[in-house]
Amino acid sequence: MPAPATEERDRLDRAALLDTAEALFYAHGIQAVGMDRVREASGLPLKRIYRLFATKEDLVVAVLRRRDRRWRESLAAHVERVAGPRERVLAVFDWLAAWCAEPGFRGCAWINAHGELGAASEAVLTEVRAHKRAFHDQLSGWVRATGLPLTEPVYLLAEGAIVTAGITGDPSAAGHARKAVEALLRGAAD
Amino acid sequence: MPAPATEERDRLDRAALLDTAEALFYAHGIQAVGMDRVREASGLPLKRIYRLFATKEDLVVAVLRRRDRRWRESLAAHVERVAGPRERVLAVFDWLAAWCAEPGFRGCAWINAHGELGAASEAVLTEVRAHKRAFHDQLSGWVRATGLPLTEPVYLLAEGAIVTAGITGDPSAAGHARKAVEALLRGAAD
DNA sequence: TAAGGTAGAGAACGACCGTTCTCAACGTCA
DNA sequence: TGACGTTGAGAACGGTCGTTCTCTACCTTA
Repeated sequence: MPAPATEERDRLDRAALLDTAEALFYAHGIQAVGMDRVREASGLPLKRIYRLFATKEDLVVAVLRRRDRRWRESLAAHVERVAGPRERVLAVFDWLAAWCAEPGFRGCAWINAHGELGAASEAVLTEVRAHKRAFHDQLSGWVRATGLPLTEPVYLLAEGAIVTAGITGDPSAAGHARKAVEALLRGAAD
Repeated sequence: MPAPATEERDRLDRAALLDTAEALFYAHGIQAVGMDRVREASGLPLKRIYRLFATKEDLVVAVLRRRDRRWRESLAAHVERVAGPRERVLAVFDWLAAWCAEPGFRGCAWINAHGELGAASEAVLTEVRAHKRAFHDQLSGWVRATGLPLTEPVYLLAEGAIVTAGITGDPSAAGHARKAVEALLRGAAD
């Protein structure tokens, strides 16, 4: 049965390609990484790459989409391991702090992609907005569980921490955001 | 006296060039705008452009630096027209809301530049960090005048509002941030 | 008026981009 | 075994980039 074997190989190669491309795009920027560099790093022939993704833009979108799924799943897994609505909201910022402190952290991949291609690529812009909306809605669920109308402030503090950590390289922004959220939870609770 | 006349013309051309380049870079992205497009839009010969700025990177840095000065001067002029420390902090967010609602608004020029060139250009990265630090310090002055230790939360809310408005295109983020700052001012005041 | 330095207009250059094409090697089925 | 469809390796293509060079025209100064 050659057809299933081919499909399986496609699936594996696609995953390996996404791994390679994601690492390169995140570390150096999307426009700075040519398809030849992706080919070299992945070990896949250019022809095969273009059979798996018709254009570079398609590859970029696929990278962002898979990263979105993984990123939010990882966040949710961390948060939902915690008991108590307020503790969960605070756990978001613990997870963000750990993420920002990872070696090789270079800011939010979607904010960076927006800066690079938001004006040039409709597909990338759509993907970035979809990620931000999904993160907003995810966060909104946890905040609403506290019974306090704090979705927007908490979301803006998270975004501020992410962008600030990305630019300054200092991961303490997430800690500051966490303290601010504590204050808001306290202040709105009276 | 031909020397002074030349210097004056250089000064004027430099200013016109910065105007043109800033508008193009902001609207379309830096990498998407070639030097030939800058030449065409400015009406200046390529030779003259390269005599005023040795490289494109120099031009980009000069654009960011002048924009930083203007941006923060405009903000300060608005804020310091207001009386009362807390009102001043809130006025920051009124100014941000107006800025985000301007036609052609496409997010924070420095965040965008960081996404495009932060990994590739040390000079651009330095300029972006300098702007963010300067804005942070400016804000810090106004917040400290309230006597409340709220610099970091207020700064993170501002950054979150700017980046969110830039990505979603919805300027209401600044209004949400303003409400959050009001709550923090109230909560920390007891 | 004659000579010389400077500036403008745009062609040219080398590098690199995303993408496609060539061509030889190979595995597969009649 | 022999023909064929598919693949891999990488050369090639058209385009664009940042930057430099050419060459003509002019303006200045003696």
